[in-house]
Amino acid sequence: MVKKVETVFVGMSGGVDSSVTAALLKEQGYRVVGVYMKNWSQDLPGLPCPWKQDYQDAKRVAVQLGIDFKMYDFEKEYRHKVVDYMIAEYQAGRTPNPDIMCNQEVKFKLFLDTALADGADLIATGHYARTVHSSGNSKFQAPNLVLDPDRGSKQIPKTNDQNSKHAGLYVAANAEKDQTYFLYRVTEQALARTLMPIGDFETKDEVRALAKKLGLATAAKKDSQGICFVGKVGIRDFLSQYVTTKPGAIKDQNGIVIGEHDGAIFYTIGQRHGLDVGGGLPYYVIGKDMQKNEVYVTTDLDDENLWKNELKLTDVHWINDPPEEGKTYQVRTRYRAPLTPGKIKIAQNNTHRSTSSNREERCEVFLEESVRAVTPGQSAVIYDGDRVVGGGIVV
RNA sequence: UGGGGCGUGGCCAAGUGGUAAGGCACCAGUUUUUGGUACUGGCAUUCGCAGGUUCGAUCCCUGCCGCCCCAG
Repeated sequence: MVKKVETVFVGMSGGVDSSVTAALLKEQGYRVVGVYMKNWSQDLPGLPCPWKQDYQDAKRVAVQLGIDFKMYDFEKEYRHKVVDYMIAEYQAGRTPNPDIMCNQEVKFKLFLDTALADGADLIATGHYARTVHSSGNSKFQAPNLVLDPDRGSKQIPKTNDQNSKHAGLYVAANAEKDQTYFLYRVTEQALARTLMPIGDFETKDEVRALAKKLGLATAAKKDSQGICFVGKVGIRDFLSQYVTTKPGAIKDQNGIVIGEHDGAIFYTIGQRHGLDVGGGLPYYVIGKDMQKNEVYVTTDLDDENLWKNELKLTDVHWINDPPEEGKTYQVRTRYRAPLTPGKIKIAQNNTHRSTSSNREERCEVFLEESVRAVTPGQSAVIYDGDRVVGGGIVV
């Protein structure tokens, strides 16, 4: 029996990680097609958009590897699904996480669908995370899969639907670089089609070393950071392009006006800098009122508004089964924040719900310890050991 | 205008005759696929102004300017 050579479309950003991803999959015998997703190309004041450079770097690597290469233009959808969402959220007084939305809507929906329609069997990205498939196609297995008896067979949910594959999302071997926080909204169906070989690397140095060994053009390229399209411009300058702001009062914990800000939209809970108010102890933002255009701050690091152990989530998304009531999970309320143990209570919703969509559904999280600066608009991601259960948007 | 106090970088604030602590803010860098946090570094040739005493003054003296408090 001849095994069919599977075709995998690799999202290549022009960085090291996705370059190595493509190289590894080629080495493993896949037919690899590199794809550069053009999500944003507009220059912003002070900073030209680096998309051409990134595209060329990706292309260069593709040529080196001898793989096909193409570009998908998602600018319109990206603008609509990610940028507009982000701006609207900020205007509503929340602090959104555009990269989570980018993964949900663009990389693991639009890109996936486009690739599948374009001849792909699978897609791959350079994320620091691991997918585990039930189909047996995957060469990547979660290390603790067999070691943790508690999880047992629950790990890969059973179903009657023979056509849909099943998959789980697991944290990267390199816990420091783990990016599952940005991926919790990806669907199981998408994960079942996704490979993330970089998730098996224990250090970034190993990734770079491999890139260097393979002679990839991107081996020494500096890590990118910041919102992909905003780059180094900064959220402040970016937002200013789209919304008009007015100065307003900054009030301390006693209600005293201690300064003036240039737009409440620019501030987020827990923020310290940018207030331009000095005089003794540092001030931290504990809240804001978009209606009044006021920002509230405190010098008290123990201020009750800065620490929360109960949070409500909306727009929840569970990759596999919803969390079990009464069970203790680990919760992360912001990227790279420490995990905090807690229990999840799913809110009863009267409205009908198909199993595939959990939007509108809410839940409550009860943490064993208070965490700092829980912020509306940010996500709380729930883990069961190494497995990502899902999460929701903080209300 | 009587009495007392004070005026040190954007803010708070030590110093008090030997050549300007510290904190906040700000700036830069590090960390980071959000925002933020955190970490590291930078940041007053100058102490309200003008004179004087002194080898030497932010610190002593005089005058002026400004502020605050009490008294009235």
